[in-house]
Amino acid sequence: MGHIGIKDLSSFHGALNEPLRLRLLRLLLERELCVCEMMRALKIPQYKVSRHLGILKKAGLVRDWREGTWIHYEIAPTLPSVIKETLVCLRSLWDQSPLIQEDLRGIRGPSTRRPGDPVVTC
Amino acid sequence: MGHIGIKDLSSFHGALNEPLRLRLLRLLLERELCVCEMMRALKIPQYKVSRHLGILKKAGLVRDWREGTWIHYEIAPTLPSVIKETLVCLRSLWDQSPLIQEDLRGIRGPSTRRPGDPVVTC
DNA sequence: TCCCTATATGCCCCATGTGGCATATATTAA
DNA sequence: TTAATATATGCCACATGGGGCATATAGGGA
Repeated sequence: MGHIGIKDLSSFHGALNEPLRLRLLRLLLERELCVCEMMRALKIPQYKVSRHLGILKKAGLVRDWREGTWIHYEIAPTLPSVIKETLVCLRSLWDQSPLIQEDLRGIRGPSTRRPGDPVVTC
Repeated sequence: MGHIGIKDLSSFHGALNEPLRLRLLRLLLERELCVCEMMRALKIPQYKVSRHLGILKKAGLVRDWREGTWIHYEIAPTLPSVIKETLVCLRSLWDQSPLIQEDLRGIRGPSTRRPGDPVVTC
């Protein structure tokens, strides 16, 4: 692993600087999710979710893949371990927030759908 | 300790969103410093240091006190322990940056001055 | 092919934040 | 009082970034 530039750090902290992105990232620390699940959990319009996920993606923090009409997002598995450890640490801080806890209740329990199941509603 | 609102988290991450503030905070994690020491270590104009320290102060991350013409800054001792632990964790991440390492070399060794010594140059 | 659902994005307005300079304030010494 | 050092801040121009709406794109089913 090479060095991490101040530019990378800026990119990292910039990504976390937005309340919505922070909440999205926290959800993804729980498990992989599709856009519409995050919409419902955070009760925010679709274009916001897409927009901010796009920013997280550009910062290299998440990756996405398509399954039918759904786009799934997850924490990027290729993330440097330093970053991963930092996220785990930040999670403890974020979880002090009642709003974060409420968000998490919105995705409790594993997805009822399995890969291969027909795509019905989201 | 009560809850931490999403507003507090935003304030926290907002404070870290600026490269200069991040570097200042990293220096202060090492030890208490006065403004002119930070100016020299980071090689940046005085008004920037003051400005950004002011923002860190408003975010509650640092506190200051006067000693003669100097203003000393340090990590706020009253900071919630969750925040303190987070800062320690973030330090590991930040220290991966060569620029951060270079900044630290600028303040190596304890201050040569002792409280009570005459204020000469900074 | 047409339609519906799911997702992404272009565009414009506005709020926030920073750079940079000049200046104000505070403290100490002469 | 005057000067010098150390620090804070008001002001303005500019860049960045999010809100919000409309629209584009893509996949699946009838």
